Amino acid sequence: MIGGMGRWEPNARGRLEEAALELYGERGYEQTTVAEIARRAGLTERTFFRHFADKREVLFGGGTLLEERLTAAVAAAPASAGPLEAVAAALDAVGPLFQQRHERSRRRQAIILAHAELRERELIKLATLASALAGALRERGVGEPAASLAAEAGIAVFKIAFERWAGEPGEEADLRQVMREAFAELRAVTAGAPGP
Amino acid sequence: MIGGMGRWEPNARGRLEEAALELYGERGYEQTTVAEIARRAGLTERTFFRHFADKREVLFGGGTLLEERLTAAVAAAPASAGPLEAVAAALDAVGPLFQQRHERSRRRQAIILAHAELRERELIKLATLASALAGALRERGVGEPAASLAAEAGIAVFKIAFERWAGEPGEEADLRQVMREAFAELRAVTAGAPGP
DNA sequence: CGACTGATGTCAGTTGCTGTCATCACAAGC
DNA sequence: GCTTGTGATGACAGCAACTGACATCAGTCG
Repeated sequence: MIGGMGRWEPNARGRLEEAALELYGERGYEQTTVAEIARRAGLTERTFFRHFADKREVLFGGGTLLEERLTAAVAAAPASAGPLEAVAAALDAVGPLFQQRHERSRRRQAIILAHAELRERELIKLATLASALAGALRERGVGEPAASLAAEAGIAVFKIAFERWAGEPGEEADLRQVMREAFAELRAVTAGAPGP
Repeated sequence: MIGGMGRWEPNARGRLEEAALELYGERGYEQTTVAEIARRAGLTERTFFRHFADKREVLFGGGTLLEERLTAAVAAAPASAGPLEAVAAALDAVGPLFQQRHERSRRRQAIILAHAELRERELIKLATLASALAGALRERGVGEPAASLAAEAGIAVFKIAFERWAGEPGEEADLRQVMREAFAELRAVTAGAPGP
């Protein structure tokens, strides 16, 4: 239709993602209809739902790649590393994934923060990552509930660090550096006088 | 007042909550329609949406009470307590809220865990609690990102401890005790050195 | 060339959710 | 006792998200 080659332009999924990001940014998430996204991508509403389970999922496509890299990094951490150290190493390994696309990450994060529905989806994605991290830790011999706690704490660090990083303008901020500082802060906070 | 059989039976909201909990348990969340919930409660679909923003919210009514008690407990913690200690005291203070209704908590949690849509709502409620906790900590003079980290870590402890507690049969398990153990585990995990 | 496969289009239908107006019990004032 | 609110509810129309079923067409393989 548009180009002139085959019946189907390539990369339908990518076009849908791009169209959605644009429209969500221009008119807002709720004011954008799935039919409009599909139309801008040169497709139909039905096809949108063949590529994405629902209207939100179009913003959360790269989840599996992230999960794979995180768990792989946990598995690759030195045997001497403790649970939280392994998680920190995993987050460190994944930092460049976002650093490369700082601007797109910012656009996406701004849209997500503006709508409760999208924040819900973001949170369940993070919870899924935490669950995967906990599984990877258990593979290393970490018991429960230590594995889940280390994973959840690590994801909390990531969440807070990412929000700070994505909120900063410019390209200078280093996500990995922000995450390292957050980890240090977490250790300081939890080091308080416990005393059972 | 109550005796006077008027046009409207009292406690419409409560009847809707009860009907929803029953139907979600009997036929599953997705297989239950809002019209059915309303019909069992002796009301109409339109009235359901006057009491609850959406189909999920009917399971998450008591959120404000929980938030109030948590923030109040943080504010009431002794000045000598560190951030995480204040959060731990707050969770300790709300333990009885669930302990009293162990059976209902179990039913509810089983339904929520079975459906991704409901877990999403659960997670955003927890995130809201974390945000409120962080605010209460800032009121105590805790800076950022320490306040957010302590709050998120505390909520992670609550989440994991609650899952364990709600998964246990019988009435014997003590939620507060489970939470205290989880806090101890968190401190051990974040202490840095790999355990024995 | 012809069958097969996979991505897309078309259409109808269900359901969550909202706006709008009518209805009815109850209470307050005349 | 009658009138006049007031607030909760019912009745109805409508939009948009999502799904199932079937048709269509490009490229591939025999």
